[in-house]
Order: sequence, then structure tokens, then C-alpha cells
Amino acid sequence: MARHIGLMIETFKALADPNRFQIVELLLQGPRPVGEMVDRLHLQQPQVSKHLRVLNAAGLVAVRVDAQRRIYALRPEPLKALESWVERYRRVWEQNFQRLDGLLEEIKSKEKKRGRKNRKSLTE
Amino acid sequence: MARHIGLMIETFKALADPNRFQIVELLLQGPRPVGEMVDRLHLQQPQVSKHLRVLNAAGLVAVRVDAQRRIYALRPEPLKALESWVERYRRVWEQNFQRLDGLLEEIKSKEKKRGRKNRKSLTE
DNA sequence: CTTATATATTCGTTTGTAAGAATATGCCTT
DNA sequence: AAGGCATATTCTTACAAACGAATATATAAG
Repeated sequence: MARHIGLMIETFKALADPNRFQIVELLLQGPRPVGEMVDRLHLQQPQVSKHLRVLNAAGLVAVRVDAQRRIYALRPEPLKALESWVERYRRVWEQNFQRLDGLLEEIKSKEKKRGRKNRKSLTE
Repeated sequence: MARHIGLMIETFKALADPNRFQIVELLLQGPRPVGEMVDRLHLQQPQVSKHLRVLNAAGLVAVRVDAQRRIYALRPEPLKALESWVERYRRVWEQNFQRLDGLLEEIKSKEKKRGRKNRKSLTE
């Protein structure tokens, strides 16, 4: 389970940068060579290459060589994983599982179990 | 549309840190006071508070005050937004929209269409 | 009113990461 | 072979972010 987490973190880190996010959004429209990303986004070529390296390391893009050019395309796996992960959180809003009101009692009983002092009732 | 991006970035940044990710995963099991997170995760209290501040700023958690304690719970909105965002990428793997093979011709024709020499047009 | 408890905040230090400039690599053309 | 084009890499510098230690705040308990 810990490796799975590591991959999620890497995906989040890759997407947490505005420029990389832009690149991914652009690639959603289809595969692109580097030069075209340089033209469309307001970035310089070395930065685009460096960001692409990060995205590639995170498994978010794939490259295909065409002579001097490299065509980059999105890879589905990390996005699928991201979707699966967020799916687990559906119940946060589908059940009212996270309601703060009325859940304090449960917490208090747990706390007693951990050998703390008692506390007065908190219905406000 | 640009604000939307900013919020996504903030969400990604918040989740890109391993400790914050752990906190969110823990909160998936239900609301928790800070002290319990300190106990469960291998973190010190100030760091947990600081991470919670970031998560709160990103809208990922809500607080409820109970005497000296603060009960934190997940908020669904950013997760919903994340789900919506990744939904747009379904076609990346449902259609074979991103197939690298056989797409080079399209790209080549595009490039010919725009005989380009200069590659420096930034903010003026 | 004094002390204990729970959490937040500040400060200084360190680590990580992004940008810019310059340069290197690789392939194509002539 | 030479020159040009597309992309990658290196180096330095700047800045953001995380941590640990210490301290502050607020509430409760005695």
C-alpha cells in the first residue's frame, strides 16, 4: 500500500506546477511536439523540456521520436490511478460521512478509551 | 476558467506533500482532533497544525472547535472538482485519442502549414 | 488564580525546485 | 563535411516550502 501512495504523490507533485499543468492540459487536445508547446504556452524551450522530463518521470507522458522532434502524448495510467483514488472519497459527499455535527460523541468515547479525562457535554 | 486552474493547482500542491496526503487519508476514516493525528501519524504536533493550515487554506478540510480541541474533517468540494477534472481525461483512454502511432502525419502537415522562423513571442 | 492541556504560531535553518543563460546532442539537408 | 534545426542538459541563482525548537494562545480544571 505504501508504493501506491508514492506514485500518487509523484503524480500530484507533477501536476502541482502551473506550467506542467498547462502542458498536460494542452496534451489533452492530442500529442504535440515540443516546439508547438513552446509556441502555444508562454515558455522557453529549455523549461518545456525540463517540465516534460518531470512529467515523463511521473509516467504522465510518453515520447515518440520523429527525426529531430519528440512527440509527446499523455499516458492514461496515472490519470486512471488518480480517478480510482478520488473514487474512494465519493462517500465523503455521498454519505454524510464527514458531518462534523453529531460526531463529537464518537470522538469523545474514543478519547476515554485512550485514558484521558472526561469532558462535559457540548450541545451548543 | 483561469480561476478554476488556480484552484486545481492549489489542491494538487496540498496533496503533493506526503504528510498532508497521510492526513487526508486518515481523515477519510472520519473527523479527528489534532492530537489523534499526532498519535497515529509519525509527526510532531506543530507540523500537523501547519499542514492542517495548508489543507484548510486549500479548502480540503473544515474545523470545528470543541473546547481546547479542534476537530478536522474533509470537505468534499475540492475532491469533487478533482473528480470533474480527471473526468475530462477519460477520453484519453476510452477513445484511443492519444495514440502516438499514425498521428505523425497530421502533425507534419500542420507544421508545413505554418512556415515558422521566429520563436520568440512573449509578454509585451 | 494557578496549573495543565490542546493547538497554533514564530523563527531560523535547510532542502528542494524552478527559471535563465549557455551549451551540448542528434538528425536532417545540401 | 558543414551548417541548421529541434530538443535536451548543465550550471548558477532565486525562491518556496518543510522541519525542529521554542513560544504563544485559549480553555479547562483544581
